[in-house]
Amino acid sequence: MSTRREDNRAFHGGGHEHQTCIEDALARADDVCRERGVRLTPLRRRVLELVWGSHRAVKAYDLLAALGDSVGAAKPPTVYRALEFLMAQGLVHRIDSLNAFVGCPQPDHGHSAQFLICGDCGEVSEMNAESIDRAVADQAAESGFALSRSIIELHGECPRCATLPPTP
Amino acid sequence: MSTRREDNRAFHGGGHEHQTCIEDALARADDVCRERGVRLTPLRRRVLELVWGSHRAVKAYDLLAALGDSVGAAKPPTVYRALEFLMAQGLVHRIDSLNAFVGCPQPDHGHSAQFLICGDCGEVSEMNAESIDRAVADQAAESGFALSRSIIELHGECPRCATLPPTP
DNA sequence: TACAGCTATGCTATAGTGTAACGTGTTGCA
DNA sequence: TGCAACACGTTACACTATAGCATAGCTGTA
Repeated sequence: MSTRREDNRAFHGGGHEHQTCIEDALARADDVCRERGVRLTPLRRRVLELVWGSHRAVKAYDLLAALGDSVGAAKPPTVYRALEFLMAQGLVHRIDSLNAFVGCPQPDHGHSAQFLICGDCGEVSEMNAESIDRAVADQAAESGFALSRSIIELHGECPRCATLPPTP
Repeated sequence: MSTRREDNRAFHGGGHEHQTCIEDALARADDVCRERGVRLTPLRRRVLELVWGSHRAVKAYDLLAALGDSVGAAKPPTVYRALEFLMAQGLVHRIDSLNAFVGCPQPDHGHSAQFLICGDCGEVSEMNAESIDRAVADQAAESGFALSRSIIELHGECPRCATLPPTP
């Protein structure tokens, strides 16, 4: 197993394009929540911004630390409650195999997703592959199992890391 | 969500048939380890027996408590090391979405498995569906992603629980 | 405005999960 | 026997998550 290419800073910006992309996504999140009659409060919005600000999965206690910097020392229940809300709205997903959270690009898509997790750079990308969904649904049905939630987390190496020379 | 049908005892025997079934499986585990030149020590064997003794996923600290009863107070590293060994040999799997462990019926099968997890009775059953493997491999390849480990955990209701009347 | 009901957040404490680091015994083998 | 590797014991601690109760703020109604 190669060593991780990036440092441990979960919140590394990502440049100007990424910033405006986040702004847009946050604006869409505002809309979605307004339509649903739920409140994307400043705290929740800030947590969402932090999660979306990283292409890596973000740990709850890293969020906690990041919030502490800006708002005063936040406590664990604060961030877990915000995450719970955001997950209920489909704005973030939990990655069970990492005990961490990633933003969801399509909050309004009532989907079951699959995640590609690079063990090298840590980037997590979401797929919505119908073929996987179908295979899973078929197999569950064949076992007489009433499926309610699929957790599909695929670990490996992303294309970018694969083309880079191995770390020494 | 309905309430759990079973109590919290992870180790509920399972009757005579199940016992002899476990004996056989342990004997096979002995063989597998001997062939591989690794040692299924009494401690590891005991942990394996406890994991296999339940159709539910078993928590590390429940194993710890169960060991404590019989061998003297075991400490967390003890059980985690045993589980690490057993996982390396493919004798148990970790269920990330439960922070728990299940026995693997086919230790010699170098497989990637899928798990059906009943949210009602807690039973976990393992599938080895080639169709799911293929769909996952295809999609990963299409993304240029080099797959190394697939985590597929399917939550829902097992056939037995579905046919029982709903708990009041 | 005053009030009631609800939601969101603050806060303390604690439960639950997992590992680092080091020491000791055990096993297998030259 | 002595060595090297492995297994296990032990302490301490880091990380992850939630229960339970208090406080603040919003929302609708009379």
